[in-house]
Amino acid sequence: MARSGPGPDSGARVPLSIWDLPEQGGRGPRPKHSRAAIAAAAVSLADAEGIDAVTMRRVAAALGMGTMSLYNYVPTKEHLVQLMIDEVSSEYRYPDPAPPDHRVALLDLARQGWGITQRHPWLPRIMQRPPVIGPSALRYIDYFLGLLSGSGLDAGAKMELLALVNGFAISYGGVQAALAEERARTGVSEQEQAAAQVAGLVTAAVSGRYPNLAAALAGPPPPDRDADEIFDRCVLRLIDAALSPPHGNGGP
Amino acid sequence: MARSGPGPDSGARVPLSIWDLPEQGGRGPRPKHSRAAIAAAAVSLADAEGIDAVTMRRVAAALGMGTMSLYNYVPTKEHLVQLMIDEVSSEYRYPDPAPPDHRVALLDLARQGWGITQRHPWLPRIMQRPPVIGPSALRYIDYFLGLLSGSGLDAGAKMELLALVNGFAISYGGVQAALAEERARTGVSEQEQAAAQVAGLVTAAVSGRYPNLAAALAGPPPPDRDADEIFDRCVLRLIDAALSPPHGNGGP
DNA sequence: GATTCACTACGTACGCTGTACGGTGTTCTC
DNA sequence: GAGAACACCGTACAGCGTACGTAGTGAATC
Repeated sequence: MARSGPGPDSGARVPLSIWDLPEQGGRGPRPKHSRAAIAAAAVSLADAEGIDAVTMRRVAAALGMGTMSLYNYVPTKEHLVQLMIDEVSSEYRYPDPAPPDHRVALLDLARQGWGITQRHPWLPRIMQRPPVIGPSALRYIDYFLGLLSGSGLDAGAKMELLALVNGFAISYGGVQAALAEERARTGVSEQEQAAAQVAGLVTAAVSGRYPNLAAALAGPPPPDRDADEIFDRCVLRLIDAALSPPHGNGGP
Repeated sequence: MARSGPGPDSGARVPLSIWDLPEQGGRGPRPKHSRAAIAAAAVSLADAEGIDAVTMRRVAAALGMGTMSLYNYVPTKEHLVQLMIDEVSSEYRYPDPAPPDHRVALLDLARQGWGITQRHPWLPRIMQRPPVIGPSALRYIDYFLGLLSGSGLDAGAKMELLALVNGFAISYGGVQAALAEERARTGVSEQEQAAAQVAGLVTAAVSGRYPNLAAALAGPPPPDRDADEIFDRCVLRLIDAALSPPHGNGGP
């Protein structure tokens, strides 16, 4: 039997992307809320109490609506997550005109990405799913491609670099976020945490089963580097590697 | 009041890492199962039915035990996940002696990592959490460091390269896995999926709001590349960038 | 050998989740 | 005005992680 109720699925296919769904149809009462408002509410809830606090009930309550009313705006929670990702993606700022130096401009973009993951530590955890590209992500892609317009790279190579830089920023941000979360939960300081990590490696090394690890720990301690330094250096390496011709020929 | 029951937490702190917990204490009946068996059961369940099928109830049932008995082996589900990660990490093979060429050896390792994410597509989703290093991960780190022993890099730089290569392999594998999952769910072919992605970009491009995207799509189509090719090239770039001296000096 | 008690095993129950369903009231198009 | 489309939402359900309590087992201690 055909249904007509408000349920999310109604027997019909629910589109993969939230942006394949019109924000409002013509008929019926005007919705009281906008997608933007819903996304903002979910994001600030995640910022304040962590991603696990983002439940349909809590988001609906934050917006002053009943739980099931949220399903009028979003067919499943997955689509709400898409809105959240695009919401924080809108935080990128695109200087116009762009800095003349490719490397500087790209590094700035990567740093912004890392900044976003620091403001929204739950983001990396959320990003590991089918990539649905929203308007803000498109804006980002467009700007990124623009920065590389004079580089001589073909479109595929540009997209590769984008994936490379983003993949690194996400994964780097994810580790940092996880460490910060652990710090917040357990109350240990950053130094104590680092010491504990090293101590763990050391106990492993003294077992004798990991000779190379032991050798690395026995060698001269590398100069102190902070997270920003490491981040910048890695990203610049990625950029330089993409912009310069390959070294030798490929693998075997 | 002090408890003595079997509950997971007993009011006492539960250690962050499962390997900080002895596998079995001296007293009482011998446990019927091993951590390895539990990890294997959870992994094959995830392989067969996806990560969402890995619930305490299902894993316990697969092992022929009551749900709560699982908590004798693992204080929380989080610790079960740690076991799963280390279980699949044990799939790495470390040729002895290692190939003489750094680049080849490192590329092989990265390819193995990607292979693992293809056999266990749920892995990338799981990895985004506080990094808890198990014995198999230690083995991997040790081997990786060994490959770089003659490189002249200091310990910190070696770890950076490890993070860079792993971060890329995970993030690349994650995207591929998500796409494959979507394919399995919706039944579309790989070509259709790619076409749909491009079509989405094209509709965005014709809106006029994304000029650089339009330009990239209008340009000559890049030569077809398959996923392996892209993967190898990206990883080699990472390796070469790390092994060669930096290009210019850093950012601003 | 008897006692102790750490340990495994597990049934029951609680609070929470995402969301299916059906009903009611509002506002649009005809 | 009629009827359809839509917003709103209370109730309900299956499934989740896991707290708690109890029963039984067997190595360590006496």
